[in-house]
Amino acid sequence: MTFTKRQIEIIDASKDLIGEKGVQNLTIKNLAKKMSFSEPALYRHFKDKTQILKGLLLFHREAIKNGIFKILDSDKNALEKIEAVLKFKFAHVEKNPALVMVIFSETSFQYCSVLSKVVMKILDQRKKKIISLIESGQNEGSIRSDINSQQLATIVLGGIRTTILSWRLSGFESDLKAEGKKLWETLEILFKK
Amino acid sequence: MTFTKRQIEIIDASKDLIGEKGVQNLTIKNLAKKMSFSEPALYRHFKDKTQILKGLLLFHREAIKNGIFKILDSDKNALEKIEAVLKFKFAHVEKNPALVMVIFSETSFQYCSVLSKVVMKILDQRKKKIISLIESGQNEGSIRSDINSQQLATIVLGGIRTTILSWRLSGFESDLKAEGKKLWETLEILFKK
DNA sequence: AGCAAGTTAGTTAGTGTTTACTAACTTTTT
DNA sequence: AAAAAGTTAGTAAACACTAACTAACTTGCT
Repeated sequence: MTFTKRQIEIIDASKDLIGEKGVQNLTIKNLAKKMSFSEPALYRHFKDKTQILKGLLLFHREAIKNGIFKILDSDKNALEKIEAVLKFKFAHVEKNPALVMVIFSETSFQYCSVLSKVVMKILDQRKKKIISLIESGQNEGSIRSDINSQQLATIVLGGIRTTILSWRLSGFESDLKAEGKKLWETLEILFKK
Repeated sequence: MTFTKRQIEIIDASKDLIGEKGVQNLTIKNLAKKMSFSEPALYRHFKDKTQILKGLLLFHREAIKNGIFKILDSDKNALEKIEAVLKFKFAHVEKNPALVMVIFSETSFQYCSVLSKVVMKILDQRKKKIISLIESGQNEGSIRSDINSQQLATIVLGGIRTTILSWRLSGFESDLKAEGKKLWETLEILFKK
């Protein structure tokens, strides 16, 4: 999926709107106002509102994918890679609070099949990546093998999710990176052989 | 806060509606239809829609509180108590899928100050309870003390959340209790001295 | 080069639906 | 008789989206 310049502008504006007041703040009216043109003009660039949200999700998945790819491709060991992934993730989220709101909205999307499929795919891919990372760590001996990779992945993902949620509920005012670092230190102790 | 019979009926109907198709399925119209009376009749029992949702949250918090209280008051050790809490939690959630949807909707509620306050309070109390449980476990020596209680609580809550989320995204078809048990086995190994 | 035709990206004005909620009245219960 | 709990009929606002039109480019032909 590729986007035109205008589409990216619209995706950006959507991100801002969601960041300001949540997903329900993303209305065609507000979006048109933010873009300073009329509502119907939006429909020249996206078929409907759902496609805009889908665009937002896919566009940022690309960005995250690229960041993670570099880390996975480096010559660190598995534990170091997990650390780097966590760091990257928290930094990205801190820069794009709106994304959290969208991803955290699985609930709201569940009955919009287009969006729920996209969100599910994103979450699923993320989980698979973490699992394979942990497995290679277990193979190279840096991560304990008495607990299976799936379970350890649940712990990692849960830690990330809860940390981000706390940050959100604090009104984005707690220090996410610091909390992320603490989380990593904990995981490191728990995971090492 | 106490509720009349009718109010509890309305709260129950709301729970069902949310369980069927998510929070956005809870409209005054649908609620009236489910109660088989007219829309304005609802306003004889609740000031507005927000109060209905607030009622739903508070009513079930009571139920959960009572369940957890019994566990905390028993003569088990801390690790066993955590296990019991997890078991109770997953069983309760399995019986009341709608509750998950509501609690998972922090995002949607964040800009409705009444509801976001209620949700935040619930989440906060839950965290505090887990922290104090872990601390007593550390004191009695059943839980490792090289990681602080706050961090361990993040791991527990994250594990719960991720497990429930997977269940939700599977369309409530995976075996939540079994997944909950696996989670507990993992936590037990990780937390023991 | 010049011009007709088509495309792109915007406009104004408006539609139909859904939303939460209300006024005014009636029935039922106590 | 009075209060509680229901009714019908309706409102105003918000919502996503559409029809019909237009200004400004781009393209292809002579």
